Amino acid sequence: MFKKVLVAEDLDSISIAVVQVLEELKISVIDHVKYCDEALLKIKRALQEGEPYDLLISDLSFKIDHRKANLSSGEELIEAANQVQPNLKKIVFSIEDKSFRIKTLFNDLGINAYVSKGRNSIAELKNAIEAVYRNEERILSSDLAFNFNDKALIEIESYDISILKLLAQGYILENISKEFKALSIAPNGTSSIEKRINKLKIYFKANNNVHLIAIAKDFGLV
Amino acid sequence: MFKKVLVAEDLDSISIAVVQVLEELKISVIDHVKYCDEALLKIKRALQEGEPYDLLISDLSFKIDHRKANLSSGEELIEAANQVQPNLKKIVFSIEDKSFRIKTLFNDLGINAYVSKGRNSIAELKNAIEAVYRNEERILSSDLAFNFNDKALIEIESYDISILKLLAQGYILENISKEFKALSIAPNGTSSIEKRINKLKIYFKANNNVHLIAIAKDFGLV
DNA sequence: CTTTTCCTTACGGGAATCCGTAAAAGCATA
DNA sequence: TATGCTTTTACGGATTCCCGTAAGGAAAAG
Repeated sequence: MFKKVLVAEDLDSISIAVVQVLEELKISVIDHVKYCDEALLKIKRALQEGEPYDLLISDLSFKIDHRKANLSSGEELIEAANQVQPNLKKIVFSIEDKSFRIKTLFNDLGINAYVSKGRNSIAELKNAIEAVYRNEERILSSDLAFNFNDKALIEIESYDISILKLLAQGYILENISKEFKALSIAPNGTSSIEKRINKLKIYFKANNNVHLIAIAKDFGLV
Repeated sequence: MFKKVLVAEDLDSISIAVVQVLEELKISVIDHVKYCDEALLKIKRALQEGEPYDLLISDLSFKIDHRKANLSSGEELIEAANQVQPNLKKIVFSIEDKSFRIKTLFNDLGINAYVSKGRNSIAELKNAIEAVYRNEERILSSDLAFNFNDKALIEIESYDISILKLLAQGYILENISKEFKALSIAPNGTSSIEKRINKLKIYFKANNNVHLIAIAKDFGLV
């Protein structure tokens, strides 16, 4: 079994249970941090000292408080961790259950398992840890189990997200066009952007832009 | 100290820690349920048997799964509990930190304490339980501590929420007007609704309806 | 070098919004 | 009943969205 594991989780009420699981698995070194920055620091230090972590278990969202933070989300933490220690195994343990967001965790950030916090998640987490240790890939807790090849959600790419983000900030079409030109994002004609928004509306069955943004917010796309 | 406490919390990773706190406080009967309906059932049964609960500790949001649920949120559970056992003490333990929503919990649902899940929430929860036992009122975990008399958010009332909800569902002004007439919510002229939306836009500094809904979503108003 | 195809952009008409003004209705006071 | 105040509703013009059609341009195929 893994020897050295790092847990990044801000809610104390949850981390207690996670640490318990790790203890049950007889893991000798269990470290726990409540901030992403702290996590990265520990990973770096362990690496320097020649005793790197075998596994990182991280949440996605961290509460903001008085401390200023460089890394403010699990995604950012994992991205940074990949830079310094590419071979680190990574399990994400979060409440998020939107397939779009979870897919990008596997595809872009190369996580090994995703466990969604739920009514039976402690057992799921335990299974996931053991499966990752056996070098299984793309482990998903059973309450999710969506199809990775479902291309419907993959097609929503960063370009669409950019549009949705600007819409959500109150930009009108013309200003989105200007902004895209300034950032040299193409296509950037008002008409093209309009068409893309239209596709999103069809895809999400939205009546209008207001409805679309409401749905996008629900899906956690923005 | 309390003798009989009911915990309504769906996430197993959290309920473990909550139950631990209760054990530390030497509470003799600790019951834990993962569904709101189950909670109400237990409250009713305990009442019938002449051994009612002293305290309910409940989350606000519960995950939806295969089981069909009558009560789907902590708010609904508390409202129902108030019907059958008005003297029950109530502590809400949730991640929610928007003052608007928390205020209504105290004002409309008469909860005794609100503890926000955070980096030090287990200690806060313990304090809150003890304070409620000492009959203190309106207990708020220290990381919140906003002003109850701040009237800014109080002014956003259910009428505004209704408008925002319908907007978020893609309704156009005319249809909101019709819907309000059908539900006999007044005022219901398109013009009045328009004006109210305008006030909301000014208040939230939103450029347009799309922006407004994005902000409303962020604030958890819809 | 053409043809085809796909992508981007332009244009236009109708619908919904945005925003100011004004009329109508409700309500209290005198 | 008359008067003033507030709230609600109505109206109109400007802007923006919505949606279909079509022109322009680049890349791929023949």
